[in-house]
Amino acid sequence: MSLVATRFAPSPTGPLHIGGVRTALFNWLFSKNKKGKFYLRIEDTDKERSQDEYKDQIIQSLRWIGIQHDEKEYIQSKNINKHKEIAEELLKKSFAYKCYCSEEEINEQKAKAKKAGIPFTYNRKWRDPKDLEIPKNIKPVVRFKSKISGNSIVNDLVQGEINISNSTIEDFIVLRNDGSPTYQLSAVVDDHLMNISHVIRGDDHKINTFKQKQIYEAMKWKLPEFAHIPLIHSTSGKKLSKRDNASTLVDYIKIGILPDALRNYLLRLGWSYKDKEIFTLEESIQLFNLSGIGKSPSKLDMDRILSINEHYIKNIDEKKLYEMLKVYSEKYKKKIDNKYEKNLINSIYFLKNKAKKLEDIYENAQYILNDNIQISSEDIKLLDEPSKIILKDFLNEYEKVSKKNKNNLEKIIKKLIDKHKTNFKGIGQPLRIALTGSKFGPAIYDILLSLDKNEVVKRLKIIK
RNA sequence: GGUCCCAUCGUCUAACGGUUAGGACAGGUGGUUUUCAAUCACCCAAUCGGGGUUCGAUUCCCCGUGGGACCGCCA
Repeated sequence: MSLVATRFAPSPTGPLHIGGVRTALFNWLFSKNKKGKFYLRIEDTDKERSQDEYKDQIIQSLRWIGIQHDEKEYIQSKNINKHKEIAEELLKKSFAYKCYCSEEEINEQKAKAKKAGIPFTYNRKWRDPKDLEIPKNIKPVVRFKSKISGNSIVNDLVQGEINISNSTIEDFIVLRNDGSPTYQLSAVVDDHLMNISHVIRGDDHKINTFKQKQIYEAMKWKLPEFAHIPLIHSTSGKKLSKRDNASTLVDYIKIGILPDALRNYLLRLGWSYKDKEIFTLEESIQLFNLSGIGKSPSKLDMDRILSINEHYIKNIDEKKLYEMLKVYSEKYKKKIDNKYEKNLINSIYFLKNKAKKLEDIYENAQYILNDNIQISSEDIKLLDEPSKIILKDFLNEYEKVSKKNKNNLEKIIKKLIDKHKTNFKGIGQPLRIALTGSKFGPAIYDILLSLDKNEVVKRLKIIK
């Protein structure tokens, strides 16, 4: 069996789309499963819209989620001369022809077709130019001579057999009037040159396959296998658009989704393996296959993403989780001050239990990360006179404690419960408000142990 | 409009002719708990409609309905 090689071929015209991430993931998993290669090809032949910064961003994004491409990334624009050569060859072998229709002429035809309510297809005017005079002022485009009759079949590894009437494929352009190659040509030439064995891409490319197949056949090149994966839809069921605010990878990174969690979620979106929900990286490589991919589009579900993320937050190594939080905070929130680092590290074990995303940990840790805590006017009312007396008593006992540990703290609280004829809540509630500024939060002992002694004293003394 | 594709709980999906149609997320109820969570137990919830084929259809075929993709000198 020949080597499996897949590629991810985004155009660097914007931040990486979440659907693109999944396409990349599937390509990567498939090739790794087959012990093959995975390449990254930047399709930057649209000079107007392509930007270098996006190229770098794409590479970084893939790296973030754990996808590493083999070799150096291919830059499509660097291969343009080769694409042109192939176009010349197609021309020479009369698989293609020059079309001298002006843009105006084509637009006119389009308008006419629209008016008549029929679909526009180029009328193949220059396919047989024997009675036509070549206009001098028009630079021609090169069109591929598509098959006119019969049917074409593609055996798609996901979609199954797709049968299409050749008459519906127009004579598509392979070279623009400035001599530059179009996507249909460039993609085929590059895939061939890169020895791509499996083209795994979005459903939206399905019809292109029938154009591209004809180029392969004309050049007598070996056709790769095709697998068109269903698109991801927004919650509303429409194609995911940039306006959906959860359409690009960074949208997820900035709320604190973990790479493994997103990888796991994306893997299970449109693909399944029995009843299994959680896949380690190794498992996903081992178990991934094309036959597990469903045929219908799937909707993005933030609840599920959060739920998987929560799972990873709870199960990941705490040191790693802290490192991620640190990077996350600096990039999207506020850099964690060195002086709080130790207390934060020691608190991760309980902070992570209340979090679905890094953002939650960050927010719940605010009482550790700020010396000046704010108590809302609502909560300050809960600190009534009896509560304040309890707090004062607690402070007295607390200051006497030589060693800050749970055991000693328990003793104090028990003593106060007896003395004030109250329950744990009667002491815990005011303490929590005084120390964190909120009536919701971590367990009392956790809070007490997560702050330095002088800080606890300071916060309690403020309450008058 | 034309071409192509798709259709199981609200969502992601399992069941590749025989299951009380399973799991997960979300939702609900209760237990546990110093708050909020978390956690545990239980519950609710689906085969788009109509015809066939078959002893038997979620599964195969046809029609309808619904949804989607494509129809650029973008990729």
